[in-house]
Amino acid sequence: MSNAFVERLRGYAPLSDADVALLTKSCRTVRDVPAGHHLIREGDPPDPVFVMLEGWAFGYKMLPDGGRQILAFLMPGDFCDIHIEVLKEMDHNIVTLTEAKIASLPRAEMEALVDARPTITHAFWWSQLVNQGVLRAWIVNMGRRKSEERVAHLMCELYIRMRNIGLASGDQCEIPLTQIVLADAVGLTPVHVNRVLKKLRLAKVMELKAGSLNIIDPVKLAQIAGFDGNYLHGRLQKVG
Amino acid sequence: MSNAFVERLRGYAPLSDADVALLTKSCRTVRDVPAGHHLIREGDPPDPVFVMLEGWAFGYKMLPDGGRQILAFLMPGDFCDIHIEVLKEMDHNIVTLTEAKIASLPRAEMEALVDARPTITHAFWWSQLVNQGVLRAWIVNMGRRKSEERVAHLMCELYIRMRNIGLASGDQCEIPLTQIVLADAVGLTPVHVNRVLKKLRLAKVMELKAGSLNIIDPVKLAQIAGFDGNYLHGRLQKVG
DNA sequence: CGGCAAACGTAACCAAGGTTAATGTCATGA
DNA sequence: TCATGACATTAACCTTGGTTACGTTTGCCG
Repeated sequence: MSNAFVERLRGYAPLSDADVALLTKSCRTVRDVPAGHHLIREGDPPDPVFVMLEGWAFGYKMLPDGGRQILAFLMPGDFCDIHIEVLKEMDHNIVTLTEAKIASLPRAEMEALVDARPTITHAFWWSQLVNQGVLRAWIVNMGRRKSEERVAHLMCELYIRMRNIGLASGDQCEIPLTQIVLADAVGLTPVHVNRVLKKLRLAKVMELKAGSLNIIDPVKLAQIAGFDGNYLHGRLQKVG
Repeated sequence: MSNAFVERLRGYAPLSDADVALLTKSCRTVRDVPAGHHLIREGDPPDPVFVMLEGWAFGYKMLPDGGRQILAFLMPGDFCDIHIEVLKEMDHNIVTLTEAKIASLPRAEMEALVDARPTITHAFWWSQLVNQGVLRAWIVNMGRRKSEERVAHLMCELYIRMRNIGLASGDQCEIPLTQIVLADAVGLTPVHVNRVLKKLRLAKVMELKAGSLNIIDPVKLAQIAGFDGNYLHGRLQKVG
């Protein structure tokens, strides 16, 4: 199986064989880490660039009152920000959600790649834009949608992202979120997330059970969510 | 008075005189536009890079049900994303909030600058990071804070940003938001924003009246907001 | 000056979602 | 086997913030 990171970038720009070779070589340092392992903690000096090769992670921020807000989910091919070398310290945490295979690219090497390889740079820009698009979509989600729509929208996003990297088959895919994690992502309480999931299940729209998402009625799901996947800029953007 | 855009970038990286001259020259095309003028509409092909020299603007997204979610406020020195040339079309709108002076830099010229001038590129990266930090802060705000905290937090952000560009004197500054706009930024209704503002006013924390913010008790305001301005990476980051 | 449009201010009522807490399920490991 | 702990489920109750509706203020333009 080939490198999820390289594959992702190939989807964003027409990398040459030389580009691919360079990127692949940069991923030589790979670790297996268990679920719940922190890759980055708030306050850390930013060091290598972490790349998800297998498994999921998420970025989050804690509030003084103990609340947690999840800011992004990372799935295979996703990576931490490349440009943070300008920062003195990280302003959020990143932790694995499942067992994961993580490559660490030395920041200097990353810089060198960007300087030497315009096509690679282009691919990074593109991925940067997609990430910003996701952040904006989350703001819209939290600001203007109600619970059911919010959960539905996040499920659409995650499903499409999984499908774009070839990890969804049919209307089903592995989405390893507990209701607690889901709640911290959509800005609700776990109790209410449970209510929402029940409602979606009874309405025969979707089921999320044991880390597995099953979309029963894709059209209805996208309708509820008001989902338009353009911001993900994948090959296959629309549900239904 | 010098160019707000160039000043901003100077704050992010040590630009040489030559860099400054190039950037200044790029801003030769300047327009005066009235309040409520759209710079960018969803669906437009992305063309020049818009730079705010004077006045405010904001980016937003409409929902099918007519709801509007504001995604960002642009103040002098801020600019639209540089890298969107990879996109086929814009995925959100940008409109002026006040009369404004706007420079339009041809995208090709921007590219050339980035290719030729590493320090300028560095400054753009930094500003990109700040923008992402702001987006993340908004997600936290909407997901995990209640109305009073939300409004307080946004006011802190805007005040500090204004102070960073020298447009706040003492505990006062011009923040040209109507309650409707504010509501669409924090994900509340105008009616409730009004309640919140009243409460903050009666508690002698802050007043927002006729486009002017007056912070009466900066420490209390920052406390309510749970504000930590690190993500803005300005020189003067903390209130109180 | 008068009339109009925007924005602000308030009140009464209501619903979405938070809180608390009890119970169920299931995998793990001693 | 039983204890443990994490997660899911559900119910009763309550709070925050949304809805609707209307009055007031302000600034602008004929």
